[in-house]
Amino acid sequence: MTQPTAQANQASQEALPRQHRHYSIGELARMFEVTPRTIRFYEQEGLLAPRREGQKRIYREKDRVRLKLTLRGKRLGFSLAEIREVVMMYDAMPDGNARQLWRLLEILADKRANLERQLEDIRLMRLELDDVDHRAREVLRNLGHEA
Amino acid sequence: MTQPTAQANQASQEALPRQHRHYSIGELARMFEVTPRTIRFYEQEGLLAPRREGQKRIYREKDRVRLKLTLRGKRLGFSLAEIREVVMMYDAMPDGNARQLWRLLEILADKRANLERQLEDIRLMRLELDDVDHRAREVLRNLGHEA
DNA sequence: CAAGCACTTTACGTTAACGTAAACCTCGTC
DNA sequence: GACGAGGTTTACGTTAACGTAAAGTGCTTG
Repeated sequence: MTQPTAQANQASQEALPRQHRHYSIGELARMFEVTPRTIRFYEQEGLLAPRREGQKRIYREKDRVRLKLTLRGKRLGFSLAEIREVVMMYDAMPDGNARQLWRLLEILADKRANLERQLEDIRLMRLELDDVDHRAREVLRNLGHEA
Repeated sequence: MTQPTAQANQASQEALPRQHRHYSIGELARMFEVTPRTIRFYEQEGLLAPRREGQKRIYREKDRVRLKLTLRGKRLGFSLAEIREVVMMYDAMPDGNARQLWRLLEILADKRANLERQLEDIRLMRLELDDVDHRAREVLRNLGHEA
């Protein structure tokens, strides 16, 4: 009764252009292979801020993108606090004062430096893996000849 | 008295070829900017196994390399358990049976896949950072013109 | 209307990776 | 012989990032 918006759009989700779609927490969870708990946790940590329709959380396209970015950050080893730092400042940008913006640039440079080091680490790690791989195959070959 | 090896090499550390040097826990800690506690913890987790000279831990070149690899793995977001998995199998390689070796190859492929995904993640993350950076500078420029 | 989903809140539990503190040895040196 | 710098063990504390369980709400479907 108090939510007149809930009556019009029922099963028409598929037809809507992606920009205007919205998602339930379960949908998002399945999309990204995380649990609803995780998504709620990210909200609690200030990384997401979905609308409500009554009790239920309604996620819009923007929220989906944020979640995607968050998970990508996680895969790269960033903490939720670090991710939030960037994400929130990004949102505060339009009306941000100069100090905040400079601070943001600082943080960005920092993250970038981090990424560059990771690239180097990956390069080196690859070499190590190749090496171990070669040795292992070698040993396997010899085992074959002995038997 | 019980350690006759301790008498010969006192201050001659610098002159020794790197292969034969050995390190105290404090030295290693400073080299890699971690605490001794961290190094002891890694030992306890089976990632390091230094010699003892009486009570004290003596780290050889091999240990130093292991620590380096461990920390690199950590920077890439691997857990100590994952790192141990590779490191220990690497050591067990020479006399490893075929099953173990195949398992090792499996793990290596897994890690490599992980690295490849990280590369893609880094590429995307860089683009995002560039974007935010550009916007921030834009806003700053406009602030300058207003004031 | 009972049953079954999908969602909600609240709250306590868990794991990894160390930090921190206390209490002790052991050496070179002042 | 006191002492400071480094090392040792033991053990409890902490933080991040969720997991898990309990109990309730709201819809729709047989």
